Amino acid sequence: MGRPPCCDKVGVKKGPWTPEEDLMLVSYVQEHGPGNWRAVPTNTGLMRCSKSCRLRWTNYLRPGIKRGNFTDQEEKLIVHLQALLGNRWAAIASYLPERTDNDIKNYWNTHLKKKLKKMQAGEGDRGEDGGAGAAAGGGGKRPSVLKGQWERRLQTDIHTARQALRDALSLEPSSAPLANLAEPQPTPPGSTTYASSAENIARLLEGWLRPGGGSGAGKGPEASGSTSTTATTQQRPQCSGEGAASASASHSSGAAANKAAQTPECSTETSKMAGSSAVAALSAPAFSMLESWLLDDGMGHGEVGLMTDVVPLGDPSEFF
DNA sequence: AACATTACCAACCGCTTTTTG
DNA sequence: TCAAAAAGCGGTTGGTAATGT
Repeated sequence: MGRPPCCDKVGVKKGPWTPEEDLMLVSYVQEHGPGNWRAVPTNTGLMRCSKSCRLRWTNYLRPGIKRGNFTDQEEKLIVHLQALLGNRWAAIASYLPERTDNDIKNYWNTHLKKKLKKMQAGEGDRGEDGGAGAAAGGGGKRPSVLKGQWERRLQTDIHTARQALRDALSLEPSSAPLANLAEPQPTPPGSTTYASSAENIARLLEGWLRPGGGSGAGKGPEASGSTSTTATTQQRPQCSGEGAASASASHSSGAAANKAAQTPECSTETSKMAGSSAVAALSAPAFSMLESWLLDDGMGHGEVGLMTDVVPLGDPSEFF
């Protein structure tokens, strides 16, 4: 029964990827497209687990990935989304198409968490862990008992959540990377061009080949500058309503978050995600200082609204 | 210059959800 | 319908570069 096993655990290589491995993976994906990862190790000869291949592709080799410093804009957006969605990095990443969930997660853990903590410390000892606290509440594992309750409740509240998110995301309509955030553009499978992945790998190799370019994949050469391949070949599956995105076979949280922000008809996952958003927002930290930071620099209208609008979604007690 | 500490990030691990035979 | 495996996600770890002593 079931499927055949994906790959042998024996003889599977671990650790940093070499340029050669990257090349093999990239050329394979260029030819066949992403997906069907279990076939990748066998077809390419890579001594890697399919899971590892997928991760390498999505986190590093995928075209359109921007590396390097996060802009203030991105930073603020992440803070907002984290407050709204909790630690659903894939969901958050779907609104920052050029960033990977891993990247965002790392950035949150290494930079933003501290930054927020500092800010909250600056305004007194209210609140615990700030966004992280919200994360623990909203992003953590929730009792499955709550699921049905969320669904029912959030089917009705979803519109409010969407509106709040839209408000937050439409603040910088002129900003190119953010411009399509409110309505994440679906990338129909097949229309995706993988040409830019060659650029990626070329850059990669260029860096490696350069003296002092570092060893292995540890510190990618791209880290120094943003590899702004404008090909927004966002591989993340999205609920576009056009049905095409289903090809990548993901109905999990990342896509679900998009659904939440876009189409209420995108099934119950939508509600779950937005539900957790509400829950996360409920445990949001004291925001006054955060607000001023977020409001600063043209994040302007609607930001506080985002925070406050979401809170009324539900009384925490109603979830328990 | 040598060592210790801190910061960062790629990759792995383990779990949950979804898909498939 | 069910079990097994794939796919996906979030948390954590390990290696390395940067910084401090």
